[in-house]
Amino acid sequence: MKKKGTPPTVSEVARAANVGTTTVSRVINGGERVSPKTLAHVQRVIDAMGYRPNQAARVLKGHRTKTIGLVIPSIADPFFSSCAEAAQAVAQANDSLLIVTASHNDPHSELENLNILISHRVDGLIVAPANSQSEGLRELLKSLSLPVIAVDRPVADALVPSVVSDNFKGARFGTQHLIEHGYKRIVCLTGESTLFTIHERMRGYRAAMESAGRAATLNTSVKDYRSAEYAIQSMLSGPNPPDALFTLKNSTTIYAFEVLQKLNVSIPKTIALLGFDDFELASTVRPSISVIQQPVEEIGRVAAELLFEQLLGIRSVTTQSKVKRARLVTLETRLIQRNSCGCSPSN
Amino acid sequence: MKKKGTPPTVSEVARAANVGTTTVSRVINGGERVSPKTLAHVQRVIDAMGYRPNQAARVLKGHRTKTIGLVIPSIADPFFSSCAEAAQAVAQANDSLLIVTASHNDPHSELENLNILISHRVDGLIVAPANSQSEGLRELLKSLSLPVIAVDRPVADALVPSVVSDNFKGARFGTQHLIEHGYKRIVCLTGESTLFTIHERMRGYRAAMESAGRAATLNTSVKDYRSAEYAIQSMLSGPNPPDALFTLKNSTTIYAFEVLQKLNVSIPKTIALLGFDDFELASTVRPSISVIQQPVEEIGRVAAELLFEQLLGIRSVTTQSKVKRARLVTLETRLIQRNSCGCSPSN
DNA sequence: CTGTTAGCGCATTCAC
DNA sequence: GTGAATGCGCTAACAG
Repeated sequence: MKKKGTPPTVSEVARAANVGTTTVSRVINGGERVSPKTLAHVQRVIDAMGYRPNQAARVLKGHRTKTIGLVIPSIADPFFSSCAEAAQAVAQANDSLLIVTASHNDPHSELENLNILISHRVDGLIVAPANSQSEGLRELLKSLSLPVIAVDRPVADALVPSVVSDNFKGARFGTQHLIEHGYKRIVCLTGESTLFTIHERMRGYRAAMESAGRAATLNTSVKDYRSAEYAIQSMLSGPNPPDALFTLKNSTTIYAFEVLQKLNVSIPKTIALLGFDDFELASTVRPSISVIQQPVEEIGRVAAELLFEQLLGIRSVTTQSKVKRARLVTLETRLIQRNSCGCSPSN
Repeated sequence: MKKKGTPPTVSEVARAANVGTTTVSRVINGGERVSPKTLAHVQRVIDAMGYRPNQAARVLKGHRTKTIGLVIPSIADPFFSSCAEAAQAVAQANDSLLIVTASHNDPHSELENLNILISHRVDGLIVAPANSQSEGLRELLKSLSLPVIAVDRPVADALVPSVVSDNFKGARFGTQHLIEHGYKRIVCLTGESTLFTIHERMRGYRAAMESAGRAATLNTSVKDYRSAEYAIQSMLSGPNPPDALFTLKNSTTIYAFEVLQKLNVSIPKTIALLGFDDFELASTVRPSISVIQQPVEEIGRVAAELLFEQLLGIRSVTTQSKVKRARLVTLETRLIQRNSCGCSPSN
């Protein structure tokens, strides 16, 4: 247990224990075919020397690295950090480590990250593609021989299985909820974004409006507090002011909420508010904000489970084809009724 | 670029390119001592075959793994995910990968995580110790030959360099601020915790109160909304109700805020509120919540920088002793004046 | 400039 | 039950 320059190796342990390297190896790997006596002895020596098998050597012998890679836009983003947490838990349950890198939604950085991870011979990958269409990404994925799962945003042509929440249905349901509340002018604030998820939510909003015979009104200008203030103020002073706002992402929801507060617009009396994506204090602010909630942890968990399913059942044709069939796992969202939409939940 | 069972190796590339393995190796590693012509040729073959060096083999040759490990209580916790993001950025800048594991504040799980990371031969470690005193952890750290940095909570006896925010000074300053506002009965809600950070903050609160000749009143009972409600209600109906609350952690701040809202207690008129640790919506709620803000990203960044400093300058005696001298890096906190403490910031 | 070779630490034959 | 030898992919000596 002393501090040493180089970590001990099998042969060092073997020598110290007066056995062959094979025996030591067996002890580390479960102790099969070793007499209880020697096993105990070797184990003692191992502990005493603070020996830990060198994973790199195992890997070189053709074994798995017991690491999986996760490439997400940002680690600090609550959505992705929750995904990461869930994925890490699954990895741990599968005796594996999670390596996290941030792409910052930059396709180039994403590719670089992927290449490094592959160089490290991760057993599998989970990616939230910066750009679902990216040629570079698609090229890379096609050339890969290890399992990859996409999260949050599917890769074009379903090159890899994806786990996403049902943005379309969630947004449609949310819009319908606002319609049922009786709001006449429901405006959708998309927030600046070219992301797949936002597009799906826009589609959902449109679908609900259309099937209700309403005109869809989308505003894509909101990208910060100022633009939100401008947009909302313009609408309010315009000819046909909205009586409900459907915001498609967290930041937009928060900006809208702040602006409405600042302008002393009563929520939901004058304008109702419904946001897509839940956040920690949505229930704490007054009025509390109703949202469409995504199964965040579940996305991470399911993605990781799918990955390990492929990893472990790589030979089993049945398993593989089962996964193959499920190219796109769509997880349901939930409407969390709080006050800002006009609901009055009991708690 | 075709999907293959086994990734190509140096010798395969060498054969395909009609050169020796050394040449290929040289090309991968910067292309020194290789004629421009062969370099270009080999590079072409490498690209064509989709060759990527196997890190494991490099490691076996005695090189760094270019990975660092991060052990934190939770990846989903905003504080630690921000740390992680910053650390990852530094790792990336140093051409390294970040492996994240969650200890859930369980010393046993923490030790296991550390052992696995060491087994994977990470070059260095950043740890937020679940328990600063843990014998197991201290034993392990002592036996280690790789650099370790503690964050958020130092390890007992300064066995390893630590990067923490100045919880003591921050809390003292916050309390002083409340005192200067003229509040007479400032109660400190610690929240249930045995953590180092909370203790430091308690010390800070006490120090400020004492030097102002006030009696310190600490309440350690708050652990969820219900207990917060009970505690606050009791105080309010008691003989000497507080006119200011100093909450020592995020969740406690939020519980207290919710309770005060629910009870229709005017903030800061009837009771002022100051929290330790900032959170996303502290500025959005009404009234906005004043807080002592920790330099979250900086903690992660500095820790990682220190780590790489040790990693790179491991031979340089000067560098090493410099780090050795700075066993404890204490980062300053800031008071963010918002409304809940009685301030009226312009924005 | 370029190629040959040895060996990193380990699991795995195959003997004993 | 046990051990000696081999090779995983790569880089660093050392020759040419």
